[in-house]
Amino acid sequence: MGLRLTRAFFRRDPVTVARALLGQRLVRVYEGVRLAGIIVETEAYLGPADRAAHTFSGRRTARNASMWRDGGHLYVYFTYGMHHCANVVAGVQDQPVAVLLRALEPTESLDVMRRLRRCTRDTDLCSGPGKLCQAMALGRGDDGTDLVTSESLYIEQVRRRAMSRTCIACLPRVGVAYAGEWALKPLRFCVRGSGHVSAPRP
DNA sequence: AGAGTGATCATG
DNA sequence: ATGATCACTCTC
Repeated sequence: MGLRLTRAFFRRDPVTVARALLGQRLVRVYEGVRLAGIIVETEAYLGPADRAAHTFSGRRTARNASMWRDGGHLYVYFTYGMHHCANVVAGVQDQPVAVLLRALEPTESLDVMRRLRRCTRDTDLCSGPGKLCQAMALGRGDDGTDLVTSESLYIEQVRRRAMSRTCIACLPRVGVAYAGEWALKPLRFCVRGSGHVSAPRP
């Protein structure tokens, strides 16, 4: 068991949070079992100015309501008729910025994760935002969870400082080609050398 | 490279 | 009401 990330950690700009989340441990208590993995890939979504963000131009809808909450909440949405994606809200209340959790290196209860997904290789268990949610049993019901206070969903501090810049690959975000110039900005962050990041690999 | 799948959202 | 879209994944 480790120290949990505090409110102050999340109340920062999304790029800083996206980088600082790398190497930390996402924990989910599912049916009394601890599922966990080290975060190895994130993407930052910058809010109203960011054409790729759900809150582009200040959009505020039933779906993205959680993105407007205080830093440290979870924003989970459903897409493509079958997948969920989980985001950590950054910034402060009414600053609709977030960090998409794209990949984990699974570390605890891999047997349960294999059951929740298919019987796949360990490197396929959490190597994508939809896969990660499936393996960690995250769904719309987890939307709005406060990671700072929840007993069943939180992030444990593994490292006190962000990983060194040389350990982090910065790439364009995945699946946002429609966003024009915003599609090209290097807002995707991967742990260099990790075999657990999603495709396209760095 | 294409299919699958249905909630979500902007239109009207 | 309705139709287009989609921060994806799997299989070919």
